[in-house]
Amino acid sequence: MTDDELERIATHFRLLGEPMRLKILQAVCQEPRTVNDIVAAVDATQANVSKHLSLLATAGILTRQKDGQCVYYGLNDELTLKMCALVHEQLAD
Amino acid sequence: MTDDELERIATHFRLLGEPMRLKILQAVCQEPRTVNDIVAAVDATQANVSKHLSLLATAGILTRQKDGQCVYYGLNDELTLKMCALVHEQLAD
DNA sequence: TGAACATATAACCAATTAGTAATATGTCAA
DNA sequence: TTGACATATTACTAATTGGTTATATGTTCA
Repeated sequence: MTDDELERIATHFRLLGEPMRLKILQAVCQEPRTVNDIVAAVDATQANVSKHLSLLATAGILTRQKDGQCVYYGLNDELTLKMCALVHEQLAD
Repeated sequence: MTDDELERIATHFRLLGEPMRLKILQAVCQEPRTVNDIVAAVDATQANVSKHLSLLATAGILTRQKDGQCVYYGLNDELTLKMCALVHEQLAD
């Protein structure tokens, strides 16, 4: 495993390592939602949510699709989906 | 999902979000190793490795077992093991 | 065109943290 | 006991980053 691979994996984990971002993932894991919807769902500032969304989308964890003046963010990263499933499973204990 | 649960999960992910800690996990994932062994394996300072080991053990990700003047750290956290497996799987792409 | 709305970005601050150097603690063997 | 070894801890610095406020960009509709 090269240093570069390790760095990429670590970055992925680090992005999942903030409660606010986990909340955002929860908000979009069923279906894509607009920024405004997400802001309402996670109860945070629009600027703050936008910043997190940008990070997650840049990393390929979220998809970004513009429709008119709205932007829909969705979760379609296989790895992240599986990890979330693992965590949910684990929480059942 | 309560804020407390989110925080716990985020902490778990955050701990996996550093390349040096991933290297350490790689070093101990087969069998428990001593601190000195791990230091040699990951090519870092003893103090630095010790600090990371302490964090990982406190979080329950690593086990700690003292034998004479050596301390063996091992990986037996189910969740972390599964996540590492997922990542390896993913890297095959 | 201009106003209302949706999203993004920039500048900033406070808090966290990875790494280091030095030292402390604890254990064995001669 | 003393010296060598293994590990932990402390104090510190530099860099990263989450959150905020204010503003910019872009889109729709009257």
